[in-house]
Amino acid sequence: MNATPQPGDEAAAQAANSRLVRDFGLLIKSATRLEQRIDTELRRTCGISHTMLEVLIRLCRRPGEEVSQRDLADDLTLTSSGTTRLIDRMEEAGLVDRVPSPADRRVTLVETTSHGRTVFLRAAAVHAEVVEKHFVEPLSADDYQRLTAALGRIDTALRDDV
Amino acid sequence: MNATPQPGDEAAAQAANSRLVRDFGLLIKSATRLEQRIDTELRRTCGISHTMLEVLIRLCRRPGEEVSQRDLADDLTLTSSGTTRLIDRMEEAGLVDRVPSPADRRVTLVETTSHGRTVFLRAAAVHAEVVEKHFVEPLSADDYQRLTAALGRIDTALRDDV
DNA sequence: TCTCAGAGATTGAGCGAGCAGCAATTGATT
DNA sequence: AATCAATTGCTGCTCGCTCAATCTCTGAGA
Repeated sequence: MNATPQPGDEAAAQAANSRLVRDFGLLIKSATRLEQRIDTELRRTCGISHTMLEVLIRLCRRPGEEVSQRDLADDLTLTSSGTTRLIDRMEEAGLVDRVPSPADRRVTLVETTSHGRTVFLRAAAVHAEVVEKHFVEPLSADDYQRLTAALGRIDTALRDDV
Repeated sequence: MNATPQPGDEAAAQAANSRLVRDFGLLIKSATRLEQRIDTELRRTCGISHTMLEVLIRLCRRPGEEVSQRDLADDLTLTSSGTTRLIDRMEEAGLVDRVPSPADRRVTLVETTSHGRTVFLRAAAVHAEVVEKHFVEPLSADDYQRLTAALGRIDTALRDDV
């Protein structure tokens, strides 16, 4: 608190300290920290990234369902090129296989390998442990329920708007 | 729903459909989408990234306060090297200045330029607009209040744990 | 006073994602 | 049957961040 005051300081300080700015910063920071925590834990214990786990979750959700790279890109909020290279790495690691779609020769379907499912089960346990500890535990059951409901509304609003 | 069933499918499906996994996925997805939305809007209208805005927010919060790169790194959840290059770009863009600390010759203090404060005020308005629309509006006042309180608890829990 | 572990900032190498542009494929229109 | 816009996945390029190594500087203990 010793520098010489600059013109515009007060207005800037007011904007920087607004309620909205602080609250939103909190959301981003919490989510970032949580994701980083999970990512490093997954890399350490299972050798996969958080993004890869998200892919495995999507692929295992409905066994037998055909999932294309486009589906994955949409669900993970990635571009098609990002998805291409992500699946490249996962195929390289033996977690998934690429299978040409019988119905449409433009699309490639992605399937888990048995090794991918093994890794997934282990990773899901680690994931659950971290989430339980840092996401569920700090909240009361009621707060947790309300929080997830609120997030759901935000997400659908974002999706609808485009 | 036509592929041949694989061993381990049921266990994997159960893990992939667990309550915890879905809820946490929602948190990450909402935060990611929201941040992307703000980032592209800021780039379009003000020519800065969301991360740069976070820096400006931090620098303007308490006028006259000395803020080092290390402080910024901690507050933004970045590494020191990431911060170095971020400040490089912001200095290049004329948004901030680097000033050696008089008290400790290892540390570099970061200060906003008057141009930086001008851009900040404009960016803060854009920021507020997007946040208002996609974060505050979908929620009732009560839900919003509870949501931010819950995020605060999660954040402090994450910070304390290390 | 000297030493030395540790902190802050920087640099080089590498990774993961986006953007723009491409070829192959599809489905609808004429 | 021929054409053409739209879709899917892939590739070259760039950006922003991390990790590891390095340098300078600080502060505490022998």
